[in-house]
Amino acid sequence: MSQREDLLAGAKKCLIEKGYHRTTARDIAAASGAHLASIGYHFGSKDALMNIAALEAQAEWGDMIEAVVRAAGDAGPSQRLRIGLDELVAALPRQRELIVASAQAYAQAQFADDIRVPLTEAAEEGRVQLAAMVLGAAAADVDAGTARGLGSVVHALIVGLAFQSLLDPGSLPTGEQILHALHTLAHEEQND
Amino acid sequence: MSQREDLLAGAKKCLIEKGYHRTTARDIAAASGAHLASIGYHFGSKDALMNIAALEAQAEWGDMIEAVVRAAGDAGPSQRLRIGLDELVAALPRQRELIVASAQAYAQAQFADDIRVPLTEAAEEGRVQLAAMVLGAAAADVDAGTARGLGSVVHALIVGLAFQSLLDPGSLPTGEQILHALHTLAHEEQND
DNA sequence: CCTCGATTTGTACGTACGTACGATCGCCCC
DNA sequence: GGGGCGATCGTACGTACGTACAAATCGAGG
Repeated sequence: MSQREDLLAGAKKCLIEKGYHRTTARDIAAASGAHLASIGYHFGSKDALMNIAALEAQAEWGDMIEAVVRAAGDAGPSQRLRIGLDELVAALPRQRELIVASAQAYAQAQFADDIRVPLTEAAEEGRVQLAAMVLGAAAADVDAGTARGLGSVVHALIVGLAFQSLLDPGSLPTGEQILHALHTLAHEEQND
Repeated sequence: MSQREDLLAGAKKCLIEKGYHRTTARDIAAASGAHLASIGYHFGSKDALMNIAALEAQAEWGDMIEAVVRAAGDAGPSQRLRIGLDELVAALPRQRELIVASAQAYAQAQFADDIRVPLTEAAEEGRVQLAAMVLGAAAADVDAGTARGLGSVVHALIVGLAFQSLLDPGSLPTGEQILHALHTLAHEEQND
């Protein structure tokens, strides 16, 4: 394994264990087994390395979410949303480390274009893909309004629940509770 | 205004403009007009001050959300959810600064008990209140399952949309699009 | 086997940070 | 009006940070 990859892995580890700015260049060197000075050689600066590490970790989380949702889509048609929600909620505590890293990425995105721009693009693509997967359609077939509405809602729900899982995983709702809540909201207009 | 309050205000300003760890004790002193050494006197340490500032900013955001949702609840019964969603989405870009501060709070919560514990409690109370407001009921009358389900879903939706607004406010869905997405999700089980 | 470029290593420099501490101030109460 | 106490101020100390740079090492190509 090249020292460059070691550094990236070490930076991700530190990002999760210490957070973005608590991590020092010497922490990364120690966590990766690489030499302190190789950070500058391979990435130019410690911040550049941390930004790349944060983005990669966020992308990894996105991939895991996509895999969970896609797997649920293969289930029987009548219960797939319920199953998807159950598996999604169950997956969040397991993804804790990547969610922590993603939270760091979101927080730093406001101050570093290196993070904000790619993160914005990744989020947009994620919304389109999620909308497509929920509808069981190809991403290209999803019209813009649906992508914005359905994709945003599903994406927001996942991000929001993920952050809730960071604070208090025990208070996460079950898939059934989420589904019931969605029904309540959808029918709220007519109810009263 | 006491120097203590000045420091808190300056710390919030820095939290929004520079982020948690990019903010130095000297930044806070400059932003608040207070003296560098008064941080230690009033708060013990710079981190303690920043933690309190992050929590207060997060609480302010929670109050603004509560006000928006509560105001929408006073609208006519048949359209109140739609109106609430429209106003919620419209409010997010205006709340940008507080959302940035909240993102910092979430990111730091993983590494500082001072933040995580109160933030967890605030989030839980927020979920209960949101569930109650959506149902138009008193918070005490909401049973635990509903609070967990409906409260978590509404809270997650708001948090997720808020983070989306940080990255790309222009891509936020309208209230109508959100409502349509909720219908799609609620009926997904029966649809195919 | 030698060379040359790419990488890795060792180290040291300058800096900017958080905080401690003593001096000073301002105000209230005796 | 003076003594005492909480608040403010000025400053300096120690430290740990990021990075630059020269030396050392490695590895492939001639």
